[in-house]
Amino acid sequence: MPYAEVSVNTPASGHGLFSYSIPADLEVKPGQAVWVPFGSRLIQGIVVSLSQLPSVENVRPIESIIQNVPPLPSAHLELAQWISSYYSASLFSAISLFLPPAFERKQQTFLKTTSKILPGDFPLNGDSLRALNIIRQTPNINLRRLEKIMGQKASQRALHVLVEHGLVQRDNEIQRPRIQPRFINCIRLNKAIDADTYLTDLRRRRAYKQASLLSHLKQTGASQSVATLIKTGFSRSTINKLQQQEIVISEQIESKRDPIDYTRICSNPPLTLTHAQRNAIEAIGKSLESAQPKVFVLHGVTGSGKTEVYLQALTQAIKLGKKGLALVPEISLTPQIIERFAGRFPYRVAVLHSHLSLGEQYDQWRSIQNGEYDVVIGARSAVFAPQPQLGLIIIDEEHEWTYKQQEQPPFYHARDVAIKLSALTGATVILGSATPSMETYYRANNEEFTLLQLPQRISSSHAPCRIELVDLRQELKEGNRSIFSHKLQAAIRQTLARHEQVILFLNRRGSSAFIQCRTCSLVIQCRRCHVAMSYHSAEESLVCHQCNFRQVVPTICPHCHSHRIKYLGVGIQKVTEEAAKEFPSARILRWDSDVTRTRHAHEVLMDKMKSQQVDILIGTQMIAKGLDLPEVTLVGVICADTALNLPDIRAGERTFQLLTQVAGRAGRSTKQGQVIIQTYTPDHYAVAAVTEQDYCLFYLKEIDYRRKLSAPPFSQLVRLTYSHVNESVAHAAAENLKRQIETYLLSAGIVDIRLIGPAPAFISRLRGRYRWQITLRGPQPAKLLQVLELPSGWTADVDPLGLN
DNA sequence: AGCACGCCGACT
DNA sequence: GTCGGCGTGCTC
Repeated sequence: MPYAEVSVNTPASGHGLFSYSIPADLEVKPGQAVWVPFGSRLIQGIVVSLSQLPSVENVRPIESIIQNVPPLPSAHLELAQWISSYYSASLFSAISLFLPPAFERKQQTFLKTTSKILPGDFPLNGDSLRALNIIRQTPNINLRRLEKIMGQKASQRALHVLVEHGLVQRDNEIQRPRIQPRFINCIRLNKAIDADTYLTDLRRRRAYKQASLLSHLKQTGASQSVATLIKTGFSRSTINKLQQQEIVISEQIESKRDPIDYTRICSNPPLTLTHAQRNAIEAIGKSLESAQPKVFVLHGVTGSGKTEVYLQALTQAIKLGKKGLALVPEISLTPQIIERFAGRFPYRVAVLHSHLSLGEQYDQWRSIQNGEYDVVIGARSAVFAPQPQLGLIIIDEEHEWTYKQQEQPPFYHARDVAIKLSALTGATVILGSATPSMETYYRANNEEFTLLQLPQRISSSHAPCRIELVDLRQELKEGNRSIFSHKLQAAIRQTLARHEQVILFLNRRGSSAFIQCRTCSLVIQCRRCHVAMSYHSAEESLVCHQCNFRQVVPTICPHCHSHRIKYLGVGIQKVTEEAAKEFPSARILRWDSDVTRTRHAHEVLMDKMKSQQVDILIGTQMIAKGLDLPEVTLVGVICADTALNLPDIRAGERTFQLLTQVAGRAGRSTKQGQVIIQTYTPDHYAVAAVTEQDYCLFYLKEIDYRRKLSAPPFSQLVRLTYSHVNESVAHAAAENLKRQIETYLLSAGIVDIRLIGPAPAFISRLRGRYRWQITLRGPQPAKLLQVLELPSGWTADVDPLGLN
């Protein structure tokens, strides 16, 4: 097979492959990383397949193999192709998810003047002269630097002239690797000599320091780092002397950067299992051994011992000679959870997440690839870890939205990628959650997935948690205009008096502006989309962010004709101020994204809470997750409705998940926990189901609602977004694409795809650009993207989550 | 990301 | 007619 089909690292490559011939002296297989000529430069590519015939007439040869990058396993190559086609992203962007950290390197252009002498009357314009002078002064200047100094356009123009006349020469050089293995300078005994002879010899020469170093090395046997030897008291010159006599030999030994500090980790022996846990592990064990591995949904309330099931399932996989992969939401990837895994499998656990240094990521990646770890634990992107012999994939808190990549294409969902990966590798999957996503539970109900239930909290000493609702409309009627209801105020006072801690929870998008009637609690919704309409203060109007339906703000409630209809929304700032006023002696800590930027903020917060330096913690989503704080006995939810009234089809699901999680924060110890949820809509099923602590009740109502609206999981969504600095250009582009798609649907006779919008995106302006979007809904609207190429500037998000 | 090509307006 | 700016499309 003399030709290779290569996916290349260039934005223009799209889904296409480029054919290259394989030089006789290179051994190239699918998955191999290569340097290939592309236009006037060299770029990186991955060989996807080999062929007898190239797809075009003129092919150029592969330049070289990229050293130290192992070929992609075929399952990963296939998974990348699936991601590219399912999420409608370029093949290389999908492949690069599987490549080692800091893989990407580009060719850079450097400039220097030639020896050619410029005739005195040579016509050069100002820019060219300026560029020439800069290059003369700083030979081998990077093109990027010149562009920064002169501006991109001006320098390009100037360079064109200078190169054409042979005054300036361009040199291309490949960027050196950003990260490399770390080596430590070590010495060891020369095996060719007899140490004892030299020892007596040294002593005879009264070289006692050298003798002592020699005997130290002889005792320890292994290589010793020069740095540690110096720290233990041997001097530089002693080491050098032994080296000169060739009694010891210096060598460079790689030292892997390991993010887990085992000096801090205690062993974590297996716990006794409950009946339900044992059943779960038995079922998982059977799947691990079978040729037809399953996808399990592990549905268990907070504190029901899901993590122990994960750990023992991993133990089983390891016994069978297989390895595991555990994904947890980025926010739960705390030292505590890592310690739990590392304590169970000492020195057999790798960690992968974006907060590690590049060096740590790089070393972990290579060690994983070498098969050195039984378990990889990590955030979303760890699903792409090169873990060999994969037997078990665990997705903890499967419903979490952070598993969906939102920042840049491919907009993949790690859970769905994991399920596809398991189909390709034969690995068993566990999707764990207290509040499974609708998609997942629906598939479990259809017996596509296998449901495992952990219905009870493990420790019976945990007192059951009391969850109460407060109807804010009633409070208003009684004349209480404070953001704290009478009940919540009283409960906070009592808790503070007992020297226990309070968490006040607030939805982050507190500023999400919706209009609500304070008498009958009606929220103005879009007639067509059944999502809350957003209040735009600038134009005093309501806008639907799905279909762009607009209306003026009503002054009278359309349902009960009350005049008390208005904008609602409380920010974390406001709650903090009010709490300080209401409870002046309490020590209050605000916990939002502004405070949490720093690396150890999370640990600092935990310490402050655990050592009781804080009485009231006020925060957003973040405090809902994974905090195990025994002294917190009261959780107050300021307003449950903010999440409920986001203009999103999943607002109800999101509210239920959030409130359930928040409620789980109270009563983590033997003390009685109390949760007070303030709401204007106590009758909404999502809120009511939380007080009943009944997932199934919620699921049945919600799935019914989804079915009625033909929303996921009964259909698929694709969100197309366009952004432009000029608002009317963005709007026009959206209208244009809408017409284009409608025409296509009509001509192709497709009737099962609905086009919704165009409408301004929920975040209608981002980084100075106006954003418009179109939503497609149907059984498989993503298929449309395979035949209909999107105009440039558009991005497609398949299975979008939330608002953006 | 870079380079060629071709269109169009400003000038000889 | 000619030069050069700028948008567009291609690179195996």
